[in-house]
Amino acid sequence: MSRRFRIIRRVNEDTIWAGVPMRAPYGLEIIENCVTCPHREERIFCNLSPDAVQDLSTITSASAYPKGATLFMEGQAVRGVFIVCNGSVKLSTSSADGKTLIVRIADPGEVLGLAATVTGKQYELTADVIEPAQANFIARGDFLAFLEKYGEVALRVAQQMGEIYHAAVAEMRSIGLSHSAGEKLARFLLDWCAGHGNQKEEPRATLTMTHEEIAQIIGSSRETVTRLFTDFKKKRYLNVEGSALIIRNKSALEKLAGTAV
Amino acid sequence: MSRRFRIIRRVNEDTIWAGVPMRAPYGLEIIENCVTCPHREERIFCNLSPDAVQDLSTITSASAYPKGATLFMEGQAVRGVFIVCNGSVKLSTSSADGKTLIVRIADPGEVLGLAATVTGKQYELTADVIEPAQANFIARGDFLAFLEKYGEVALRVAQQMGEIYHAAVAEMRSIGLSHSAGEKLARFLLDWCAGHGNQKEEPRATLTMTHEEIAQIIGSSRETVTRLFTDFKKKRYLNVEGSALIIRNKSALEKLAGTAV
DNA sequence: ATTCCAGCGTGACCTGCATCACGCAGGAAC
DNA sequence: GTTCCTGCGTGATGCAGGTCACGCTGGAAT
Repeated sequence: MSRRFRIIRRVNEDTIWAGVPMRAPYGLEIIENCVTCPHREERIFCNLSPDAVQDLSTITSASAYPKGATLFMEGQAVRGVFIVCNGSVKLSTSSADGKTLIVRIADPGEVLGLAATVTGKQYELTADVIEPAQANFIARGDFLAFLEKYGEVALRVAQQMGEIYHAAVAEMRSIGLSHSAGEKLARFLLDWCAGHGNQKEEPRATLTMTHEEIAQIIGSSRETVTRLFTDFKKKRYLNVEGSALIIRNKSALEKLAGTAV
Repeated sequence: MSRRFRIIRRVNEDTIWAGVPMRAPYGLEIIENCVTCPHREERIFCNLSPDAVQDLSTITSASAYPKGATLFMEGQAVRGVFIVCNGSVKLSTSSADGKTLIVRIADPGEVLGLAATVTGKQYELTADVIEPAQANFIARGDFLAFLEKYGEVALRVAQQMGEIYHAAVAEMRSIGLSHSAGEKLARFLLDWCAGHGNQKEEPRATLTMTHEEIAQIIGSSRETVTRLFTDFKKKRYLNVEGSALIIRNKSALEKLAGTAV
């Protein structure tokens, strides 16, 4: 089991993996190509005309990445886009002194490195795999040629970038306009349950992140997140059972988040 | 001079102007249409194939807006895009309690409302004119049809959205990762001079914003900005002469901003 | 001249949260 | 078993900066 990956560089004590690592199965559903992908219909970028999908499959190269792998790093010269087939990928940026801000968590169907690829700049974020993922890589040149050939795709790209921008603005609002860390945490938890769990009276979702990561998302410190969690539990706003998060008093959290009417 | 504009709504004591107000000159260079626009070559969206520009001119409607006018508001149903020909427009978002965060200042050549228009969501920001501006409006339906017809334009749109996203990420970094207000102000001033002034040893630029607005950009309070300015002046980092800002110790500011090597 | 108001300058106060500093538990490696 | 190491819980401390409060100034309106 040793030396499965080639370690190309060490930064900040974290291991960075080569761009195109192994293709070994990781106990996850393997998607051979986009034509036969079972999720094709429901995903914004996979659901294209048959011609386009066929063409697409000739320029993509699929790979599987283990937890902890890095697809690309902030500041690297752009190589191309990664289409996430499954798993989940964390997109973050960090300052010189090691502080990290997680911008968003990408779910299956999203295209990473889009902004950098179309503008030709460096990657503006770092993409780390947090749940074992499969992703299709498309080199910048191929991708741009593909866009030129299929105008419909360029429109899709613009749409997806619109979504991403929308999310970014929401994030800025949350970080920039809130008064307290509690407000931000409440908002984050509600958002998370809205996107990753059921929507009953008492929303429930699995939360695999560490307190540290949550802190990096809401722009706070690990200790503060821990304290807030115990506080919320004490006030019976929520329960944590293993990795399951149950919101027991949604309206109280909404009031804290400033979302309530 | 009264009743030049139709007041359609009052929000937060500010006057909101109708979407397509008067066409009176405001002492600024009037741009009749994109075909004859003197800046056509240098601007990302104006510089298209002759056919496209011709088509474009049939669906755009030009208007001039006075200082204080609002092109669109956060949460409004999307109507279409505004191409800024000259002047400058402030894009902001605000919370329920009145706090405002200025996301960016749009300069001539930029297309506003792009993300909302391609995704079909609501406008995610509010656009206020801060320097008398001319802008071309294109209704959403026309714009999307135009994009479908000219694949090249869709690519341009994607590119511009890439730029905007890039800027948004930079803004998030600045707000989310910095430790002090001084750090953010220093970064803002350096950025501003880089984009709006000469680049000599002692960068100099005109800064027309109030302390309040700067506070809203860097996510701080008016008093803090004032205090920091006096502090910076005292330390001889900069000078303010009227609306002119002169940076006298660039490296000190860079060190503060964490930009220095 | 007078009024008005937006924008700036400054002092006083006080609180939220970052930071440091530990201890503890559970899993992995050997 | 022992040794690590990661992630969580919690106390003590300090201070940056938000907030309130007030005064001053210069320009616009009348």
